[in-house]
Order: sequence, then C-alpha cells, then structure tokens
Amino acid sequence: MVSPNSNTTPDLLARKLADSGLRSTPQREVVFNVLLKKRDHPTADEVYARVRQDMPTISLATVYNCLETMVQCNLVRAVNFERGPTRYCPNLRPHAHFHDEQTGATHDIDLPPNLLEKVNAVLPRGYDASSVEIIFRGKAAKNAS
Amino acid sequence: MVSPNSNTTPDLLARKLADSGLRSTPQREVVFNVLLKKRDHPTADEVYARVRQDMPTISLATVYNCLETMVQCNLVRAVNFERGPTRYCPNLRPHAHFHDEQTGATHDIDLPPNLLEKVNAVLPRGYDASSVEIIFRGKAAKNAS
DNA sequence: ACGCTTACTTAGAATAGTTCTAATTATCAG
DNA sequence: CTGATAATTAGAACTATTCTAAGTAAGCGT
Repeated sequence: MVSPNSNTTPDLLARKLADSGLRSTPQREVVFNVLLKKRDHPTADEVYARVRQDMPTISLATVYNCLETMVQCNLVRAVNFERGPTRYCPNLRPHAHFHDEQTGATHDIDLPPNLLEKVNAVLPRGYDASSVEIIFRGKAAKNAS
Repeated sequence: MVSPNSNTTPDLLARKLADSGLRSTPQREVVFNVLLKKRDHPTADEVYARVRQDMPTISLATVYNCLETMVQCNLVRAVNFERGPTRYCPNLRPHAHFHDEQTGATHDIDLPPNLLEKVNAVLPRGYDASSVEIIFRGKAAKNAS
C-alpha cells in the first residue's frame, strides 16, 4: 500500500486533529481540501455545495461540525461581517480582513510583524487581550489577492 | 410652553435626523435616551426592555427600526461579536471594542489619533477603506470603563 | 477476528435574531 | 382641512445555525 498524502500537504490536518485527540475522517479531509483549494472565504453553505461534488452524501450538519472542529484546532479562522453568515479562512498567518462592499468579496491583508503589538499597546492597564481582529470595509481594485 | 430639551442634549438626535430628512419621534427619542443613559452596549432586546419602562406600547419592530435609523444617521454604532446579537453604542469618538470573554461585557477602547492611520497604512495599493474596525477579545479587570 | 466503547455522521426539528408585510396611525405641506 | 408621505405596529416569515436522537464507523483490549 502506498503511504497516503505523502505528496500533498504532509497531513497538517491529521496532525492538528490528533493534537486535539480527534480523528481525521473522509468528511473532514474533503471539507479541509475545499477550503484550501479556493480561498475565497466561503460560507458554510458554499462549502457544502463544493464538498458535495466530491462527496454527495455529506450532510450540512457535518459540514458545520467539521468547520467548527477545524476552528477549534486552529486550522481555520471563522470570519464574520455584521450578521452575515460566517465565512471560513484557512490562512493561519496573522492577517486582517478587507470586506469589499461593492462585490461582497473578502481579501486577506497580511500584517507586518509589529502591527498587532502596536494595536495591543492602546489597551489601558487591566485589559488582557487574547486576540485582536481588524476588519476593513471599503472598495478594492480588481487586482487583489 | 417650555422649550423641550433645552437643558439636556441640545437635540443632537433631532438635528442628525433632520440632516437625513427624517423626523424626530417619541419612539426615536426614548430609544436614543436609553442608549445614552446606560452605555453598556445593549442588544435590541435589552433596549426594548428598557424602553418599555417609559413607553410600554412600543413594539420590538420599532425598536429595530429606530436603532437601524440611528446607525444610518451616524448617531449610533452597531457592534457585532461573532454571530451574537447586534449591540448598540452611542459613542461617536474613534474607538475599538474589547469583548470580555468571561463576563460577556463590552468596553470601549478610545484610540489615539494616529492609530487608525497607522492601521490603514498596512493596506496594499488598490485597497480603499471607508472604515476600520478593531475588536479585542480577552479578560478585563473589574475596574473598567 | 470479536465485541465494546467512544467518536463521528446524519436528517430533521428547533432556535435566535432579525426582517418583512400589510394595515394603521401620525405628521407635514399646501 | 385634505391628501400625501413617513412612522409605527403585530405578527408572520426568514436565515443561519445548533440541537436531538439515532445510526454508523473506528480504535482497543482480549
């Protein structure tokens, strides 16, 4: 038998899941691959639609379960704009999000290493932030990441 | 007849509404006053509960309508954490939000004048942000604004 | 390999927050 | 005062998500 996945991602998914005492399953693999393949911040419904092309029997509940599991394992970030549907993002680098109000598209904005520290520095004493989120809203030119 | 509101807020509400071609109504006034009185980032339901003490016949739909109207007029900011209920904030200064994960409380973090510019500066060419939102998550000491 | 235990998946019901609809009421301009 | 427009209202509808309970699969000790 050929060792699985040896040529693709060196099973980040399986490793990170195992770190949390969880299993890699076919459903989790296909959901994760969908996120990696097209990094356009899809909603759960959009992930569901894409995943069904490979695995037509998967349920929407499972897609939600898988996504939530990956968020818990820090494999994926959940992103929210106002009260719109949650979007999912497999970019693990520190980054902000730019929400294009015309098109609805979401773009990752990579952050220079010191920026989050600078932002954190505005917190008065007594505040201890475990995470910072930065969201831009506006208009983006057509040529964007 | 005594001139109304001459001693309280010099009718910011009525002015800002008029700027958008809208009327000041009893419902809008009481909703706005509720927001000003206790600035704890209440949800629409919480606003509804408070408003009904002064105006028991108001409807929840009207509370939503009033809040949305005020957001449109830039009298109030809508704040969202994940997919929780929208919260409302009458603080018009540039500020970030700190979401205390233990208590669920929200605190305003005033921003130094240059910070938003610095943050904006991380945007690559082609991105034109009309607004930036900064959200901290973590733990806050008991003595907080 | 066998059974046991726990993890995972599934379909559908339930839920929360919000928005919509259609009818009523209030306000403004002439 | 009258007609037009704006605002309010109650309740239905909607959307995204979570819950429930049952079924399926996988790892583990023997």
